[in-house]
Amino acid sequence: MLSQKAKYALKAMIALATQDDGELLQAADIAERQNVPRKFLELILLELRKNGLVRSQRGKLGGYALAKPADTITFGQIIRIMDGPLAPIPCASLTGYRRCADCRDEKACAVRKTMREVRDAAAAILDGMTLADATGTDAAALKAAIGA
Amino acid sequence: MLSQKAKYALKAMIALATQDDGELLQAADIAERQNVPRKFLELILLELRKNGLVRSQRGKLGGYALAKPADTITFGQIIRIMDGPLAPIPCASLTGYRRCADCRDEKACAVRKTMREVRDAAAAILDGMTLADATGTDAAALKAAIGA
DNA sequence: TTAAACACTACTAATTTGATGGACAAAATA
DNA sequence: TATTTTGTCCATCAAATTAGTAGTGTTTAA
Repeated sequence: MLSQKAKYALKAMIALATQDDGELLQAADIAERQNVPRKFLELILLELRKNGLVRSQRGKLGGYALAKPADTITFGQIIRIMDGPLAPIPCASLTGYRRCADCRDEKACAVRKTMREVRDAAAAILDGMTLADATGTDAAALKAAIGA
Repeated sequence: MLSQKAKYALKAMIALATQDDGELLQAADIAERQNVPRKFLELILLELRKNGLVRSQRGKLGGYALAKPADTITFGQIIRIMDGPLAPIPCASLTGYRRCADCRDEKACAVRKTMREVRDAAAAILDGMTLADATGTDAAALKAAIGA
């Protein structure tokens, strides 16, 4: 299950991705637009900033913006920061592998094999989905819209 | 994340699937073989029985067996019983749909769309994976082994 | 100097998870 | 029939996680 936190993070990042290039968006604005508790959202944005996906400016007229182009930030990155590995079970994870305490023969474990398949399928979708895809404002779409 | 409970359930069902046709397997045996807490396992088997995947016999020489052929029981069925819907988020679930309280426009929600894709991919794998597949003892494999 | 914004720490209530323990009921067998 | 062995069911529980809230501090623009 995706946590509320990760869901809010995705929504916030999508909101930031709709902004013009360097434009800041304030936590309160995002909170209102996306219907998310403001203080909780601040915690989330802080964590995203510490992980290099968002930049912030303090003080009056401060706010948040994406730290990188929208087409270089994926749902997978955001979810891993908020919720940890995508795999349904640690022994099937690439980014957060951990052996099952109760496992007798990992090589032969059908549960692990299947969960690895699930992880791979989820990763393919989530690591392939960028904020630009989500907002429909990536370079290709823009070009097409302009007619170039 | 798959809960311990669901993982134990899958392991127990795989153990039952390796038994000859109507042969019973006792909770204590499964617990030892699969390295699972016995009392916890009993709770799990009870729930699987109530959901029609397992049958049980009480008293001396009692035990558990699959209630249906191994090639008609899937990982998806087992996981849904133990952990609920496969979708990462309720608004993307087929079997347990629930609207997000904070959602303004569900039709346009990129998070929901993507999570639906993830759900579909996971469901395709898990609903396609039977206990027979997991043990390699389905009819086709048996036939091939015999040379028929 | 003040108001408005992010930064950071601490706390908490509710829920879920992963069990454990014990009384009870059924079935086989001596 | 008495005993033993097994599943059934109910109650309880500790630890972890989730989803926040509150409040103080720090920075910046006006």
